[in-house]
Amino acid sequence: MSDASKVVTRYAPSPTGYQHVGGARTALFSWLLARHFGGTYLLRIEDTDLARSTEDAVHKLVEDLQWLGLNWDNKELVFQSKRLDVYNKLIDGMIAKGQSYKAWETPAELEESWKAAGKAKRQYVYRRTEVTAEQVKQYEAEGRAHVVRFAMPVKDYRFDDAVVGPGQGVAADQVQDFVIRKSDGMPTFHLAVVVDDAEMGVTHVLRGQEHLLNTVNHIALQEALGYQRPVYAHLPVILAGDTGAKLSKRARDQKIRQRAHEWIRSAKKTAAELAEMSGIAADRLEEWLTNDKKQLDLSEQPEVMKAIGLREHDLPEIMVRDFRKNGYLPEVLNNFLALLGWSPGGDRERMTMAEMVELFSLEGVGKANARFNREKLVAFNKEAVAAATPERLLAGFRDYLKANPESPVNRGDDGMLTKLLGMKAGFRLFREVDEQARFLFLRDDEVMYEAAAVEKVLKKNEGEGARMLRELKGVFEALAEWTAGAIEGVMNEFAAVRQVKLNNVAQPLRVAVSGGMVSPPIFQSLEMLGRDATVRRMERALSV
RNA sequence: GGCCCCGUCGUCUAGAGGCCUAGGACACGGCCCUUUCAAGGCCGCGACACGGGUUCGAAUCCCGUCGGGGUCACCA
Repeated sequence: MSDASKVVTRYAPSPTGYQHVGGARTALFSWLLARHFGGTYLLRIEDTDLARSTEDAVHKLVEDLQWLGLNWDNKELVFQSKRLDVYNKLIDGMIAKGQSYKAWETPAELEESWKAAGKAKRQYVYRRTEVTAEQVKQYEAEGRAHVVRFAMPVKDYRFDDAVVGPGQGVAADQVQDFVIRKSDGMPTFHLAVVVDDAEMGVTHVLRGQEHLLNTVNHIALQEALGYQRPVYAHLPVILAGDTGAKLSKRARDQKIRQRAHEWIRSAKKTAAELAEMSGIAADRLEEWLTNDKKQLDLSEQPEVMKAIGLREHDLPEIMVRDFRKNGYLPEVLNNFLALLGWSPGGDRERMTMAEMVELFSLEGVGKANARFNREKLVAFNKEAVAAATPERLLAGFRDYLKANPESPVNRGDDGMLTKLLGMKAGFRLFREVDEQARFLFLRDDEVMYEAAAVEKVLKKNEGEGARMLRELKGVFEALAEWTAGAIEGVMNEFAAVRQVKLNNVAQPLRVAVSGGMVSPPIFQSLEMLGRDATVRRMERALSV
């Protein structure tokens, strides 16, 4: 604070749920800028919207930001809702000076004049209406609510944006008096950001481009309150990779609905049947199906997904939490997010956090909106995971499992997980390792046999697969040592003698022990499973 | 619709008048390898939105057209 040249940035989310990737990138850039210049990065919670803010959301937000490693420098989180006295004092001061005033229009009245302007093909601009002292007395007597508006000095407002460019803003005929205190007594975002940024000594404000024009309100307020103007940098928007539309929190729900409709059509089912299968009241499900404004609860989504055969990975990741649950490394997400709108120049792409800190600059931030390309993120993750030390990998996998407590792989000890990670070398997401390896951690009777796998691999060709299993069982029981190498040797020999491809032996075995057609490399899997379990599952498969 | 911003391969981008017959990454196609899924190796396809200027010379500067986005709240 004493050093005026120090960079101070901040990320100021409003707590409405898990952290969105768009916000995460804003946080990342703010963090990178501060760290690059050895400055300070702060986190502030903008909870002035009483209706939407929840304490639970604050926890989720904080958890996601911590997961990304974007540590903030303020020991205590700043909550705007706890700073009402500060804002009110300033607001009252501005009222006394005539810079702000109480406005008494009801929402209905405002809407009416807004509509009238629309009809007259005129842009709606709020104009201060003269109210006599008598009228005010009457309003107060009838308990009418009021807001406080800022009396915006009418003039052109221009500012230089570090990303968008110089000369941004609006002309005088577009400015209007905006609300700074709502009728519930809370300050609006406009007032609160300006005050807090000034008091926290914020020097660089990074935010999404949707805030570009709000900046003129903020500048006017800064001028009225005698604050310094920070450097503004408005970041381009991140769009959905598939549709090119805005990345919205509803995208996952929409995807589930779309697939539910497809499922009903192709499986010749009804909505009622789907409701029954997923344990949701029929009328509620029906409403969700036909009204895309409705969303399923987080607890209902997995049930419907299970019923229609939709997997977690089929849904677009929108929240930081989604990425964690699908098994991406946080440093990879950061790297990828950084490249959405920023480039260090040249061919440089893969960077550690430290390298990004070193290379980051606002000059490298582009102006054009960017689409979120999940395939590239997956490829980045694959590379990072292939290059990671066993320790980093294990920690990452443990973190993934923590986010997926229902996975039976949680039962494994560190030694087993490390071994498993080694077996699956070349994997892209932890989720793949988890889903393919679950059978190794199940009890024999928990293994579910996929109908398609049984049909294709065991029953086809007059039960050739099953016959292989029967014969192989004896070979396994007689095997001297139970190691991957020994199993491989004996199976190759077995296939050679019978003049069949190894695949014809390996696949039935895979189905027998895992229930499905994909697994980690089979020899090592069997070694980990153990001879007893392997033989038991072969017997069980044969009896089913 | 008004105002504002943006526009290089399918996608993210490099490019700040000659280094560009436009570079990289991901995706995609082909071949090889392979016990499943992956992974890996080699080769390949692929863009300066369009039209006018300025200039000896333009992806880079100017104008227009078209396309995309943002914003017009007592939400942030």
